[in-house]
Amino acid sequence: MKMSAGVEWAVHCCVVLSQADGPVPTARLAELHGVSRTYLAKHLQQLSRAGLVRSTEGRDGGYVLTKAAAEVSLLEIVKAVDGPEPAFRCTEIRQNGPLASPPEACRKACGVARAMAAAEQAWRSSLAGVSVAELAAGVTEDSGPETFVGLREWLAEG
Amino acid sequence: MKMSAGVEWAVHCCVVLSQADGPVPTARLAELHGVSRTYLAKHLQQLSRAGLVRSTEGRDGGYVLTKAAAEVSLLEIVKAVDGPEPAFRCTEIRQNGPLASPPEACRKACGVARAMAAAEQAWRSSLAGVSVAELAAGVTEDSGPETFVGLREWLAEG
DNA sequence: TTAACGTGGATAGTTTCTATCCACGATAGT
DNA sequence: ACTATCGTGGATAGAAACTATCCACGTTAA
Repeated sequence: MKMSAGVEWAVHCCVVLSQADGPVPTARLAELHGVSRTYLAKHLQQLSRAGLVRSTEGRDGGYVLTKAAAEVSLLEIVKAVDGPEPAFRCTEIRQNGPLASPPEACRKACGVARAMAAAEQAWRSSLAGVSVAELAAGVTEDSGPETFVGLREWLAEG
Repeated sequence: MKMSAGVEWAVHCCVVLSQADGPVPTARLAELHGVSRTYLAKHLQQLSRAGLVRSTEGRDGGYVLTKAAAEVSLLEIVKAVDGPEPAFRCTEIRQNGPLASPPEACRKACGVARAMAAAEQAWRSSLAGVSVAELAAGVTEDSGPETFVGLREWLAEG
């Protein structure tokens, strides 16, 4: 069970966007993170379609966060890039074979599916409790307050 | 992000094994659940390697649970079949690009990785809290107490 | 007019998942 | 001994998803 690597890129991009003064183009984000420009573009488009970022086309365009960083949760980014489908997909195998449960006994989800859904809900709740603002604060703590100052300068240089 | 479909098969097999009186062969489990016999065999081997089930080779052989059903958690089955690796893999992109964090600032996992790890831990804790015995009890509740009686009869018929 | 920039489609390589088959050794009954 | 049953591991192959690239197009500001 693994998550798309694009999620990591997208999250870091959101943290950067939370510190930017204006639109940041794909090429800048890709160079900053040392990742493929064309592929990152796909992930940013996913964020855009999900409404997490707003794009400005044309010259001096780029991406900005749609909401305040404190209002953007990790869960939203994960869902936007990795998809909203649950990891566990019940195929109702209890309705297969010679001892199949009759359909009328299967109105409720089966116990296995319920347990899996509860676990995924716990996972989502945890992700929902972390905002881009908190992640940005973590960077400041780990790498020092000058980190984002340097970032803003580098973004302005472009 | 999705889990192997084999997890569902393996969990249902464990529930069945918790109700069996003796070793149950792969062919029987596959027929019961209406799934591929040869592919299910692979998943049962994963359970075997993980120590969750014990195999008996030769005639009248098959699989039995190694531990009491109450001692086997959903998490163990998921880890055995789907692998123990975390879904989120940090590639340390903070160490990439022109503004890379210096290695000495990266002794701790980055904030993104920490948040993802916490969410996965919540997921694992939830799965660890569910046992095969509880899942079996759920079946009895949903489908009635005669369900497993019929199952044992069908297994004995073979 | 031009250069910068996001968008969507087409395409292809790589990996993982799903599935099957077979040779092999082990076991219990005949 | 012989045979049918049964798990094991390897080899193999098709399907699906992930990763990545390129291009044509429309938009925008200088």
